[in-house]
Amino acid sequence: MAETWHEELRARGYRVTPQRQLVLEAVAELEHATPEEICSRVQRTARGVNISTVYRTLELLEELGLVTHTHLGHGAPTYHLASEADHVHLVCRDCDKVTEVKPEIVEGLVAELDSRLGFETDVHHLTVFGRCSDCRAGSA
Amino acid sequence: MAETWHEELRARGYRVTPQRQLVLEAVAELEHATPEEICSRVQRTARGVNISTVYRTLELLEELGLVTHTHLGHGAPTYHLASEADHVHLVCRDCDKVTEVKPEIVEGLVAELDSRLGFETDVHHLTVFGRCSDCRAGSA
DNA sequence: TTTAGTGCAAATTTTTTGCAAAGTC
DNA sequence: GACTTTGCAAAAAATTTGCACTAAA
Repeated sequence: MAETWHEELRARGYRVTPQRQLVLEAVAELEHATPEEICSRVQRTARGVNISTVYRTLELLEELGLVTHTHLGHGAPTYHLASEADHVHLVCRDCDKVTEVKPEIVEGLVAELDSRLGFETDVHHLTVFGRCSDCRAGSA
Repeated sequence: MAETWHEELRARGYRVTPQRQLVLEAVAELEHATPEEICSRVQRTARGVNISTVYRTLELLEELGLVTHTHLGHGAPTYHLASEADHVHLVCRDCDKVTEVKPEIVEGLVAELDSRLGFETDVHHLTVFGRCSDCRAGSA
């Protein structure tokens, strides 16, 4: 997992900057973080990094395919590494708990969408809303 | 499709107002509309309905289980009737096209999430991101 | 040096809130 | 009449943009 993306950046005429490295690191560490959270994390290392830089960087990293984002709830989107994102999110609409499950569970669906509709599923973005077992047990 | 929800509202101590009816109708007609779009639609009938009322009403209708929302892209969420929402959204990340598919295609997944994890899937909220057949054919 | 990236502050956009007036029950 | 809901305006979030300055190549 060397800095192959540095080449990728340069090849496209972009530049490698400390801010971009820090944002990518923060995304990797935090796993499901909003732009705001990423910004705070980055600022623990480099005080002067601006929120607008975080937004611009996330957009760039997403365009490069290094990170992806998901909407886990009402609020701000959350970002994570594309390469590490091999899991599906289950979001409980009652307690807001987020559970990660292995992508195997959607293999069948992915295969069907491909064969029946020619749709190539991006598992990194897959979020399933519903109610978790705890909340089902708790209420009606 | 009578006004059974009127009873529901009153039973919970809420009131039936023209605004609430209009918002619910707009959600039903527009199918995948943002709060802003719903507001515009409602204002074609009643000029004075405020955007903040739309937000408050959507929140209420969602709490009652009459409508649900999904994030189909980066921007604002889109709302639709819970009862009519029996379909899964496929969103192409290249051309942003949204395709609706029958919920049968996720039956297997739903069953597995239930039996293996006790998770009750809300199919109304299910959105799958990826690339549509057109875009796959078009590029690499 | 040349061109891209950053910080900053201000502008947008999206959503929420306080409160007096109006409406429902 | 009692209590909820609305409209309006202002506040709070969330995101984007313009621009002079800094930094990567």
